[in-house]
Amino acid sequence: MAIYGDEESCDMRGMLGFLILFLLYEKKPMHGQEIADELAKRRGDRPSPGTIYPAIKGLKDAGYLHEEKKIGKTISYTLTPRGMKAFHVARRRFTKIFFGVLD
Amino acid sequence: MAIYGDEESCDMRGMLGFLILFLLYEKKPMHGQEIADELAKRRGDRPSPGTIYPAIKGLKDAGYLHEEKKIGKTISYTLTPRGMKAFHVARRRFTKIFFGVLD
DNA sequence: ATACCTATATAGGGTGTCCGATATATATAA
DNA sequence: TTATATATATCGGACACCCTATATAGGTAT
Repeated sequence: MAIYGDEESCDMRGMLGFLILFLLYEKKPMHGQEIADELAKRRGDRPSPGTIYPAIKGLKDAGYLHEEKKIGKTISYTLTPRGMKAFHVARRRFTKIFFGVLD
Repeated sequence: MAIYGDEESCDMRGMLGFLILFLLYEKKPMHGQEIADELAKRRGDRPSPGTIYPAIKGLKDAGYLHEEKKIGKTISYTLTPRGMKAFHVARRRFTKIFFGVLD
């Protein structure tokens, strides 16, 4: 059971999309690699392209992300109003569940 | 993609064991149904027996839980020193990842 | 033009969490 | 005893997140 190893007690699966919404909520325009950078700082390990881009695509297909501008192959994303609302709902739920957990 | 439905933006899968550690860290002796009660209050829906008991067993097998006392079929659990340490490690990681997310 | 680096993209599948269904056991009540 | 309610337990599998490997394309330099 990987979750209960010596190093980690939870794998936090299912939080990637939520984290991306949060990052875009905080720092408006970000592209894929910037998101990966920020996740690397927070999680300790950097998500691979095969992790980050499908996650972005999922959020985009849900109508939560707007492609802002393209410079070369770089694509910047911002939250749509729908994405903003989805994040607020998710954050309220997250806060209720994990109230009191943080140091 | 179930995660990005209208109601929820993340399923928070992979957090159940971590939450149980947290609940036992806060309120020392709890048995299965008390844990289910508390999770019901936080998550909104009550975990079924098929969810909660395998999760407890996983933590028990990892050496994180100590069976305190049995009254009838009721079993109360507390964190072992090892479980305490595992929770501290997990909470530090959790806090780093989700810093700034809560309302 | 060629080489190289970076950013984006998809497929395919491993992996493990979580849940429904089901079973067992204890305590209490009628 | 019989019935009922509660607590614990296991199994079997659906589900889908995430990763490895691979591919494509734009920018830049030589």
